[in-house]
Amino acid sequence: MTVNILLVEDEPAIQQMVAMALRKAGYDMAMAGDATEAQTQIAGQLPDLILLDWMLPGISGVEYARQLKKSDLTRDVPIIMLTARGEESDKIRGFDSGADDYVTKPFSPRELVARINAVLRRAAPHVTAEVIEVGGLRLDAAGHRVTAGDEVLPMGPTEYRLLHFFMTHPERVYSRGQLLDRVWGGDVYVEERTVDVHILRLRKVLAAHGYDCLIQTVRGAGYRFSMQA
Amino acid sequence: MTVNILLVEDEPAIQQMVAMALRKAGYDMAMAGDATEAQTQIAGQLPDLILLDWMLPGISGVEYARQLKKSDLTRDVPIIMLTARGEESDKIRGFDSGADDYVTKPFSPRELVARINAVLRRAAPHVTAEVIEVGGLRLDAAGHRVTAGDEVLPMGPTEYRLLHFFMTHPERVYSRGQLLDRVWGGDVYVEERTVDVHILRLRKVLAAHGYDCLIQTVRGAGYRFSMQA
DNA sequence: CCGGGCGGTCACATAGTTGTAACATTCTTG
DNA sequence: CAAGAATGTTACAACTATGTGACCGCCCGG
Repeated sequence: MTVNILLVEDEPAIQQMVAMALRKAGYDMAMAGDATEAQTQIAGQLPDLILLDWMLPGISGVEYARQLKKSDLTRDVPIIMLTARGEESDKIRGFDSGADDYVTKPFSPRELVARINAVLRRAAPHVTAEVIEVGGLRLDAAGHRVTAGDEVLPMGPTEYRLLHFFMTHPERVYSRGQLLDRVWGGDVYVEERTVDVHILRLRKVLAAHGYDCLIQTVRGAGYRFSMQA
Repeated sequence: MTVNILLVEDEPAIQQMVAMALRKAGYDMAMAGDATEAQTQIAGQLPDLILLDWMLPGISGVEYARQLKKSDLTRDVPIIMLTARGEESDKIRGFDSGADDYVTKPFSPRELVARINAVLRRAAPHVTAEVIEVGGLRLDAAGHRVTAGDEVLPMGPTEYRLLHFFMTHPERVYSRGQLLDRVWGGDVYVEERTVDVHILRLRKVLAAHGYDCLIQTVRGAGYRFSMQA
């Protein structure tokens, strides 16, 4: 699924607990202890969703959420605020900051996962969608299968993950390094040129069914999935 | 991104430390030890942001910030003041020097980077924006692509970087040397006339899509990106 | 144990890009 | 107007990034 969540939380105990729960739920987790660290993380990789503690050292969570919603880069990333048990005013201000939902501590992992999925479905449907379709090309996440019309496009697991990532992140250039991080996983070491080969294999499959220009080379930068020629 | 930062700081140790940290973060750094040197630097190249020490020999940082905000040339350049611990930020804000943000020493490089990015997004959005549009000409930084209407303007990496720089720094003349510094990078040696060739190539692409006069020659000075014919 | 699919790497082919020099043109200045 | 300087334009050869086919080792089911 490759959903990438950035958790911004200063208390290590909570950070660990939440991270573990969400990793178990199948999310990729990145961590930050304050807004500054969060910015560094975001610079490295744009998350699909941000969990933001209400109270943070330095810039407060609310303040930071507002900043995030102002920036072009992060405007569309859904934010869930983690608030301490308490006042309506907190909640209201949380929404005012542009957060998409709030979860009150203490919360159960299950509740959090449910909220995350709900927000993702609502605010970033393409990331969690069961089937993604682009110009007649259908990727069925549940069935782990790609079809065009009624024909099945045969491809290996890696090509499938690559295509899935591209279809959930279109119109954007990714370097070989970024693709390795997000499709292969951040902890493996493989040659960057390996990406080329899998791009080639994926292109061959797509081209065999009439999809020629979906995966575009951006010389000196990386690759891009785009519907516009 | 080619963000250019001018650091005005009289203490060499701090100057070096900050410069190194910010260079590593990908910024182009220029240095000055006092307001006079800063003016010389600015005359040579207008920075995208100024880091200004609160205490400076000669004209104080606050005083200098006020001057900068009065001048037409530098009015729009965001300023971050570097203040020592103990100087209450409220006090400094009371001086109303026109600074866009304040960072208290000692600060971590990461914090500084985060503040810089925040200020740039807020005060100079065009420099960090994901998409920049000028009269129907769109440059999509995330997609690494330039379009006019629904047509894609094909260009090489260097032309793309050149155009990106121009679109983020319009209405201002840059000499060939400055363009080499900021688009090619300060550490390469290439003939200044090479700039001409890339300007030509970029002009050809733009002209093919109806954008004739965007890049203007300023004889004896350099080139300028401008929407006004 | 064997065979086939899969994934990673390498080596070579190819296409796109880049800097430079040489020549052409335009502008400025006396 | 003529000379010199600045800029526009073209062509090209080196270089770099990418495309592509082949190979090899691994894992897994038969």
